[in-house]
Amino acid sequence: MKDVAKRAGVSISTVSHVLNNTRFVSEALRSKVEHAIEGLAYQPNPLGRGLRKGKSFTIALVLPDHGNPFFVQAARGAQELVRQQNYSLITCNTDEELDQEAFYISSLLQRKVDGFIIAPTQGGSGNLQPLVETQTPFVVIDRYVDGIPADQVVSDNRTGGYQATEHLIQLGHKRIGLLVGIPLLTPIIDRTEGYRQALQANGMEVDENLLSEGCSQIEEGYLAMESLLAINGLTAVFSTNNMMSLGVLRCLKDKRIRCPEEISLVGFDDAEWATSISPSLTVVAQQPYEMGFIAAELLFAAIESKNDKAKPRTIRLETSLISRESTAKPLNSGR
Amino acid sequence: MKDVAKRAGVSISTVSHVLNNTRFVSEALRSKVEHAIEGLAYQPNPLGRGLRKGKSFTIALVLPDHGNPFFVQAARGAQELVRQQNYSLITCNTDEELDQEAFYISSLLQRKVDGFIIAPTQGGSGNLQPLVETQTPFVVIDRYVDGIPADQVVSDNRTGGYQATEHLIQLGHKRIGLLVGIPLLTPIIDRTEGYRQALQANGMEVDENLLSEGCSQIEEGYLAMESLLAINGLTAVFSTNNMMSLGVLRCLKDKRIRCPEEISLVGFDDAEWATSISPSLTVVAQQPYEMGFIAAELLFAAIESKNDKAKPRTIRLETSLISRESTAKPLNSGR
DNA sequence: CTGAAAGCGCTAACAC
DNA sequence: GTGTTAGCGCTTTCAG
Repeated sequence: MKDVAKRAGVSISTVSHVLNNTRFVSEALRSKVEHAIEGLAYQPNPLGRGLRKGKSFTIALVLPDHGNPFFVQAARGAQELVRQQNYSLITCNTDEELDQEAFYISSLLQRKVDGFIIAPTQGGSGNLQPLVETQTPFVVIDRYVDGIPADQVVSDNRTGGYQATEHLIQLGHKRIGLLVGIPLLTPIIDRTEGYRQALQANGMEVDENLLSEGCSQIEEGYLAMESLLAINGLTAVFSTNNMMSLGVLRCLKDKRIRCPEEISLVGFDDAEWATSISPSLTVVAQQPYEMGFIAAELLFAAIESKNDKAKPRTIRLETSLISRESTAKPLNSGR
Repeated sequence: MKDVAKRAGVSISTVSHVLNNTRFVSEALRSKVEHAIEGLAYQPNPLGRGLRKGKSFTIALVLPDHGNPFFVQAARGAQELVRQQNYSLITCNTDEELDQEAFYISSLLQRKVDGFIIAPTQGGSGNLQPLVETQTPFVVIDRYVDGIPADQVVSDNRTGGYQATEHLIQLGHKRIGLLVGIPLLTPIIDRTEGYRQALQANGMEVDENLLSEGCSQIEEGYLAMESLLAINGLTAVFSTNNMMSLGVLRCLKDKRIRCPEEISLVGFDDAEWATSISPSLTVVAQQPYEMGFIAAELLFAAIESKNDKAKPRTIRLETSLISRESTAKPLNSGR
């Protein structure tokens, strides 16, 4: 920067002001400076700037599983806006573990990250406390947290669960199993709630035996499905999580149970493999890319206006049912 | 830091030396300083440190597709070591586009990132030139680049291709199709080479009609498979890329061609869905986690000893065939 | 064995 | 309109 100033024959502060458009600079000097910058291929050093302004031009994305296609898409959405704003994005993976989450948050806070987008591991919203204490802007995605002073962007999971269940009911299914993913996660809770509401809206009882919990893993889905199969008259299953859907498929395959003839299956979240497998999978799709993008928008808005405590907003994204081959009328009905 | 010094009644430089173990400090002062640090919950500011030392304690991971399970695992491996070293990891997604790659490299360079791990988009190794010019340490993964002064860690793709093909030959297949992914990528080139060698080693001719190119996308795999199906006597296919494998599956499904009875299929890379689908997929597995981890090890080694131009090393990771249900003897043979 | 002080690259009063 | 200058938080000579 000193070199640029020298070469342009101006003061170092003029260079700074040209760079940042932070006060008027006469056309003559401005162009001299710009030439010098060009000539020296000067690039401002973000560390110096960051040190001075107390920020790092970095934002953090804290995810429970960055291998999950859902979060991959969310990351893309966020990345898009972040790079557009000339910030960098640091992505972290908590593996759904509270202490990893705490570790990442504190270490990123120390790094003076300017904001967080976080899909918090549930059961310890205490991890978010340091963020509000240090006044670091953040926005929550995917998992809703009650009473937190931050914007949130989540899917309308209740409706998603409703759509899945209603779809099965319309096809004529009477006994519909529910595979409940990690039961503490608000999306899972809401999808379950949607399931109950759809049944009730159609005048059907909720049989608690038809709910089977697992942990959003393939193996857990397998086991949960296995236990559901013991139940009489089961003709359909709604899996609230796509890893569990894979477990269900594996289970049906092992037991040589045909889908959709014997068991219909609805999954949650679309995935690349969903249309390639046989039968292709009926799912409730979310909008992860939009989720990440909108979260980034809200975050930057919060960063700009750190002062005014606008009431935190919650944005709820629509879900949509995509009907494919894994759902059909039950064998002995509809006739 | 000033506060810590004041509270401990020592100079600011002593605090620094305690923090970094960079010169001897008497037990008495050291403990005073440590108390003060504790009491004030002091955390060193990486920006100040970075500015002074000309580094950022950040390393960059530049990937062509951070949604691909292969790279997700590689990212995990790298992340593991990076956080262990108290560095941060910035992950970028080039979508296999040269100009995005160039953009990320230059913007990360400007940020004074301390090192890169990069799976370069092929066809323009020129993008790596800024790294060697600025003497920024980097290591290449997945895609081998000739004559670059950097460590590289890749899979033994030639052997991988050989294993897949040999497996099919052993089962009795005579006409084995090859789905070639992005043809410029060295892993694809090497897998293809392995395919040729396996055929030749078994005294079989390579029929160029059996090679079908695509672009490592589901749709491309579908189309490539479709064209192969026109060929007489085809009983097996080796897909050099897992996205294309999904395309193959979709194609077989559409045309109601049974796998493995009519067509055997070997994929490349293991994936979560590979064991859940029916038939489960025979694949050649790589070791992506190890790839990321080892790359990080080499990178830190290079960062430590920036001076000595040790001859760059290339590490080749073993592949292994995992035989599942999608491969079997051809219908009219083996009897 | 410890302290004083210069300076990394930049921004923003404060002067003129 | 523009230049001078004091730090941001830290490391590291150089003195003692």
